[in-house]
Amino acid sequence: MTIAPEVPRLPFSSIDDAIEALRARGLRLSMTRQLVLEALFAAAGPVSAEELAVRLGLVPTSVYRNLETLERHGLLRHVHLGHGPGLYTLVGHGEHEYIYCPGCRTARTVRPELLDPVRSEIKRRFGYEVRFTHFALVGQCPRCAGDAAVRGSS
Amino acid sequence: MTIAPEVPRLPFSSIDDAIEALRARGLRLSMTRQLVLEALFAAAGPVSAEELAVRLGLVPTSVYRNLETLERHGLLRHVHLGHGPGLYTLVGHGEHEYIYCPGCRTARTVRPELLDPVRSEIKRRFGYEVRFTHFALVGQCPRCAGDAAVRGSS
DNA sequence: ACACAAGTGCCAGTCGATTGCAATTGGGCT
DNA sequence: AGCCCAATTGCAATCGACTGGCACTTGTGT
Repeated sequence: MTIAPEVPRLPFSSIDDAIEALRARGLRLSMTRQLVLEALFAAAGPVSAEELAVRLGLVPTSVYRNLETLERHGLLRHVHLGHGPGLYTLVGHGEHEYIYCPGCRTARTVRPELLDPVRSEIKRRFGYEVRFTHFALVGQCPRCAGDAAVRGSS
Repeated sequence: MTIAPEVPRLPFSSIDDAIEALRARGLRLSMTRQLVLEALFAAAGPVSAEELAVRLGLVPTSVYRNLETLERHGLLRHVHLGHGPGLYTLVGHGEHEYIYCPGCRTARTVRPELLDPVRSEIKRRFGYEVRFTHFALVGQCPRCAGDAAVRGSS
């Protein structure tokens, strides 16, 4: 899954913040756990469990379990761009929402505050407090719209 | 997956429209295909492939293949509310977009035109032509927000 | 009513994720 | 420093949602 990073990270001071949060929830810092956190901290974009397992030389099971635990405790989040595996990011570490174009199967990141007007519009009309952190926004990007127009008129 | 239908269907004149469209694309009307179309036409909300297979006494493979074909030819569409299988609907037959609350794991339907302002806001800001027909909007519903507030303050 | 591509059933395989269980280990407590 | 024991791990099996191969059947234009 290609992610076009669009804004600079808003980095956390360090991974120690995550570890502290983890301790605060009574979780242990196992070797695997530490590796997963470090990898997520270092990653340029959201990462799948399989990818982490391969990169870190761990069994997928353990990675899945760690991701699930850490997500349950609010340290992580996962997003689905098109079909395909969940992609994980540390909460509070360069967070984005995503717009995904099925045409070119590429996502672009959006700073959450840029979607606030959209959010409040939806809140006002429907009462729901939506986020695009679990499912990306899905729509044709300008470029693919252009291509379609060209193809259509030829 | 529970769907709370909120607006009356805007029915197609009949299933014959779908069959006509199918013919127009050079597709055959096999027994299986007809059953699938009828089931979708009669369904109160979007339906999974497995559900269709069971209800119609067909092998899943064939249902999946039909759904894929019909979707590729633009007669159907599938949506993902939370995690879980794709849920299919006939295009043009009581179409909705969806808002899904992960708290109560329930989706409500929204008439597409009600989301047009949201769409144009996103179009204006990001250039993307988004739809919530593939991924539902995800957010806490007012009711769950209320419950959370109650729990939080107790 | 025939020919033949489109469609079907069956079965095996894939992909992403989960579960049971015995073995290991982090980390609090002496 | 050593002990204890629940938390965590590895491995293998399993799951749900599909997908693909292949021989058989069926819809349809002629």
